[in-house]
Amino acid sequence: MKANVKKIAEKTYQLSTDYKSDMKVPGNIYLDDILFKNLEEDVFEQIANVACLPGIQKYSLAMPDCHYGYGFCIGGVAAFDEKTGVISPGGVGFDINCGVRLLKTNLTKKDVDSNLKGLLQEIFKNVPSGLGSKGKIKITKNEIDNVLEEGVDWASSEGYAWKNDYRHIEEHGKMKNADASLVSDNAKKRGLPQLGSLGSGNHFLEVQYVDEIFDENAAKAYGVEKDQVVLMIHTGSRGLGHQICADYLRYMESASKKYNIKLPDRQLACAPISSEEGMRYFNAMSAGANYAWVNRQLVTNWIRESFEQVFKMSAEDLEMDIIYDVAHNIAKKEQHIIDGKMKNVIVHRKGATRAFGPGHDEIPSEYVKIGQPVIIPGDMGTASYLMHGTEKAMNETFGSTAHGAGRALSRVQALKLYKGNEVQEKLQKKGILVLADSKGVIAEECPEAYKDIETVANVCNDSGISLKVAKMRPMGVVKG
DNA sequence: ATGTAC
Repeated sequence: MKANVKKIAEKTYQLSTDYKSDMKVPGNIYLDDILFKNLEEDVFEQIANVACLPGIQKYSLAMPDCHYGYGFCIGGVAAFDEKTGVISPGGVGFDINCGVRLLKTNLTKKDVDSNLKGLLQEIFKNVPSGLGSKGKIKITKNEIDNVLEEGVDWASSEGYAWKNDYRHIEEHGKMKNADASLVSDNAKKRGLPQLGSLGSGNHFLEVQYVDEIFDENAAKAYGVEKDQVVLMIHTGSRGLGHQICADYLRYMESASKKYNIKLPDRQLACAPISSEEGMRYFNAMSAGANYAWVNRQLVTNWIRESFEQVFKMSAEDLEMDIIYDVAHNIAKKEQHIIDGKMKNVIVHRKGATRAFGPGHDEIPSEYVKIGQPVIIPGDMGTASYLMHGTEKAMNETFGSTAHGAGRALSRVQALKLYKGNEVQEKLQKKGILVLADSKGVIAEECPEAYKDIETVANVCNDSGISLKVAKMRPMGVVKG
């Protein structure tokens, strides 16, 4: 056992405050014994560093899929008091509001099997993907400000969303505090041509089928049943979010000095939430988040059109509603019970999913008894999970859980060990069709490059920070 | 993740 780290509960480890000087709170990490044994020491250090920041509440947290990241680890969750705490771009990440959306259909695996290739090709044709990919809608420089400030409301007014889509999106697809004037011209210039594109790396679109139901009641509420075909969309804010993050990291470096914040790591550059600098970052980040929601909305629109083309039916008749859309790189103003009192905090979730429990007023009425849907994608050869938020998450993790399988191999390692063609053939033998913008990305993203999604889902489930509803298996994959 | 650097 590592020094100053102990197991405190089922699948829960704790870094005590004497792990490192200046820690204000302990660090809690959700892991099984094997994940714990294999976790890099650097990640413990990053969790401890975050625990040193001003105004942090209760614990510096890491989810089961945690690994090393810029400043905060990926899988890191931290809440800061709105009066005494800080906000940090490193606690959100470069891809602001990277997230996952799940769409339903009323088709079964059998209905889609014979059309799969044509369907996947149609989706691949209709949704721009790849590094530097450009969207196919033309918007003006003035219009981008509306995208940034109105989010999915903009997409609705332009005819890219159904009337009720917004109800099944976190924040209804719109951070109201977003301020486009705080986003640099350079960020807008990068974002303008890319709106409505998948991007590359771990971003993907998947045609999946529901393989197993764990909770019939929750599955029914979410509109999910065995053998049903669903669509998973994983993308974020593209070059625009990346540029906002880069711009504000530089800005925050001087702010940290101005406010005399002692940083254990320069990558944790931050500013008081109550300061001009902190507020500006929050409002710019929110604009980036809105762009990402519009991006997933446009992709949704083209997936619906692709299904219409292939199945010669309207997307309405195919019941292609949004099950839910989660952000997994974001900071939010939320209220949580701390020391028995309701408190206003800023929750940073960096590679972590909100997992609000039953009864929370931000959950749509048809899901409120179950808890918020949580979407956890795995690797392209294995499975993904639909889970639900819990009261335990509210009490222990500020209503947060894992966001994915987490990488086991770096991109460079995966490229050395695997060939895109071979990975594609091997998946095809398993009945999984893969279309990609480049062969390299298939090798980088091969199943072996990821940790076991079953382990991650089980740690979430067994620790109780989210509970399994359904397991989905991939049928067709589009990679950037 | 990302016009894989300013």
